[in-house]
Amino acid sequence: MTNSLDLKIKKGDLLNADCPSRDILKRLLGRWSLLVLIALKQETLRFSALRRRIGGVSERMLAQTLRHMEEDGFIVRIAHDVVPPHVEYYLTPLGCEAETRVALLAEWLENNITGIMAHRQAFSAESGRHEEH
Amino acid sequence: MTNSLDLKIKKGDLLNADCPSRDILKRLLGRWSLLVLIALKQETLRFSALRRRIGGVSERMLAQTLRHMEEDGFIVRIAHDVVPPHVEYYLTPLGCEAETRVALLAEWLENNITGIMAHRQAFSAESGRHEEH
DNA sequence: CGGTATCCAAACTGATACTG
DNA sequence: CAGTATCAGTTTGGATACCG
Repeated sequence: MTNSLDLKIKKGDLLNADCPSRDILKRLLGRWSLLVLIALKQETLRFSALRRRIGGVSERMLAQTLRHMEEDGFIVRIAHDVVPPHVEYYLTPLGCEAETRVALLAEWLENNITGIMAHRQAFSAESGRHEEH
Repeated sequence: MTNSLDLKIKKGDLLNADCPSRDILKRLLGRWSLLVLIALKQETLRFSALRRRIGGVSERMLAQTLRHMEEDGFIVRIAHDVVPPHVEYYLTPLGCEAETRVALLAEWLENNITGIMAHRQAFSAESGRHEEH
C-alpha cells in the first residue's frame, strides 16, 4: 500500500513546492478566509450580516472567498428559495477545526500586536535613517 | 488609563478594518513567511540554505520576506563580515511563539489535506458540470 | 555568497453598475 | 437580498542581470 502516490502526500512536506498543502494554505490564510472563519464561529450568518461583520471586505471578495471555502469544505451555503433571497453560511466540522487553530494564532497576534508594532518602529528608526523605503 | 487610544487596540478586534493586526497578519501569513518560520524552527540557517529548504521561493521574494520578518521582530539577521559573505537567520523568542501557533495549523492542514482535496473534487464534479469557470 | 535593480506578466482588489 | 460583470488600479511574483 506504500506506493509512489503516497510519497507525494507525505506529512511534513509543506516546505516542498509540490506539496498540495500549498494550495489549501493559500486559500485558508487568504486575506479574508481567516476572518470568515472567525466571524462564523458558533453562529450562522447571512451574506450581508457577514459583510457588515468583516470590516472592509467588498461584495466581490466576500463572495469569492465564500465560494472557495465552500469548495474546500470549510463552510456550508444554504440558499432558501424565497424572495427576497435568503442565504446562510455556517462552518462545517472541518471548518470548526480550522477555526480553533486559526483563532489561537489570531488571539496570540492580538495580544502581541503592541510589541510587534513597537519593534517595527524601533527597527525602521535605527536602520532606516538613510533610506526611505 | 482607559482612554480612547486603548479602544483602538482592544482585543478581538481583528474583524474591524482599522485594527492594526491586519497588517501584521498579512505579513505573518504571507505565502513565504509561514514557511520561513517552519524552516527556522530550532535551527539557524544561511540565506542559500533557507532558499534550498523552501521549495519554489525566488531570491527576491525570500529576501523581501526576511526583511519584513526582521522588521516585525520574528527573526534575527546576523551578517558576518567576511568574504565571501556569511549571513545567518534564526528565530527570536517572538518568532518561536509564532512558529508554534503556525506549526499547529500547518500540521492540522497536512493531516487533513487528503479529505479537503477529495471534497474539492467532489464539489466541482457535482456543481460544476454546467460551468467550467 | 547574499543580495539588489529592473522589467514585465499575472494575480488580487475594489468601485461601480447591473440582475434575478 | 445576494450576488455577477466589467474595468481599472495596485500588488505580487519570477526571470534576468548585476554588484559588493
